[in-house]
Amino acid sequence: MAKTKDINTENQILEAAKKVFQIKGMDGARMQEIADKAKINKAMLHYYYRSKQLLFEAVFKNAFALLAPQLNTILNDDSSIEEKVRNFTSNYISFIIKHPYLPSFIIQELNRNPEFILKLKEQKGFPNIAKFKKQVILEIEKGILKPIKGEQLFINILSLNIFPFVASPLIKAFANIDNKEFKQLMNDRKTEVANFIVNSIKT
Amino acid sequence: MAKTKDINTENQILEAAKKVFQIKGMDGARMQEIADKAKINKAMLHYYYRSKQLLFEAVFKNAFALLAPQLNTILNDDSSIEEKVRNFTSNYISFIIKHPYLPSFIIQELNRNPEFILKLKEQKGFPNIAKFKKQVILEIEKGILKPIKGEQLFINILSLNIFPFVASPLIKAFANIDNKEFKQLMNDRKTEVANFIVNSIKT
DNA sequence: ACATTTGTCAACCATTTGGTTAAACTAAAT
DNA sequence: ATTTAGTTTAACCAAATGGTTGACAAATGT
Repeated sequence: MAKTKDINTENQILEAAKKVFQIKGMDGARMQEIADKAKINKAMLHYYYRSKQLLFEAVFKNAFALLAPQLNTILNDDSSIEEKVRNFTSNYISFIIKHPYLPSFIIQELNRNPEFILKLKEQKGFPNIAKFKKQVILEIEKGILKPIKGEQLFINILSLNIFPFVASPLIKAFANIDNKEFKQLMNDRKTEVANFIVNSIKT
Repeated sequence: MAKTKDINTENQILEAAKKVFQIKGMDGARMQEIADKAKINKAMLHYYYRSKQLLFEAVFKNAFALLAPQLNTILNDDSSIEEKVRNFTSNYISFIIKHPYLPSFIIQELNRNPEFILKLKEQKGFPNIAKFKKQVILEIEKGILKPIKGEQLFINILSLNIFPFVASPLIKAFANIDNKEFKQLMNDRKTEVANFIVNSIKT
């Protein structure tokens, strides 16, 4: 048997599945399309992943595993809130420009099947807001920040960073801009968003 | 025939279709489920709307028509930017609490089929940012606002208001809160978000 | 009263879809 | 050379799906 070959095939499948699932979602994706894109027979999909559902879950977990560490930097590292905001905003927008379908994919599929997040929550490394909340309280006490609930600040940071990518067709239409101008706007946001946030919360 | 009855049926169908499409999306929705929910035969769906695609478009345009006027208030009315932000934030969040599936539905389907927005753009009443941009420039010149591009401010306003609802499963998981606490957070945001924005842009 | 149009339904149809099977192929181990 | 175990394929299948048909009922116009 060919140990080298099967790993290769398995990966081809996963790559193809990623592309198809992330663009079309679970419901819109077709096993045949994934097979074609991976240049293999449809039966191979089932040989390696047993069912559409399991293949999908492999893709989804993979995608989430890419996203989670990004969030954990802002939640768990030791720099000040302001530094975190500046770092996160810059890094995250660069990250998303490289993986444009990721956030809408994850959000869409979690809306379709909200219970699925329970499975993810069990895994270690799942982002948790607790430490961040404490830090916000501390910095408010120190007089560095204006009063704000940690949850609200965190929601604001996520919203400002992620939403424009999730809603890009809408934003392009409202602002009457093409892809190039949109990309420019998003690049500007690497510093723009951080300033916007810091402006609002710093004393 | 029953003129009263057919209008009734047509509406029953649209209401049922709304529910199913908004939760399951175009790909996940089933004509049979819509028929069942409307308590009619599946053939009736085609009698009134010819195809799944056309029924979907009816639902989508309907949904968008609900959303657009909300945006136009902030884009086109004559109050100051600060007043607009405060008004919009409060009204919009109330609105979304009443129609929780609307924003994710529209965003999801536009991502699936971005060309669709061209059809919407032609219709009058489609939100346009031009007037808002001019107003931002004017208030900056007057010294009321700190310098910011109108596009960025508008994106920020939308992000802060809409994203939490689109990504609610994620946010509930990260913040470790249940539906009740989430609703409370969103209610707080009616003023919280406006303050956050005004804090950041006012001189 | 009667023909015509409109509305409703059960049964049906063609196609697509996820999934299965059984046989063929490959390459390493004995 | 033969066995063994993993890999790949073409053909197939049952269920689901969007859509159609033809019969029939209810309302309308004349």
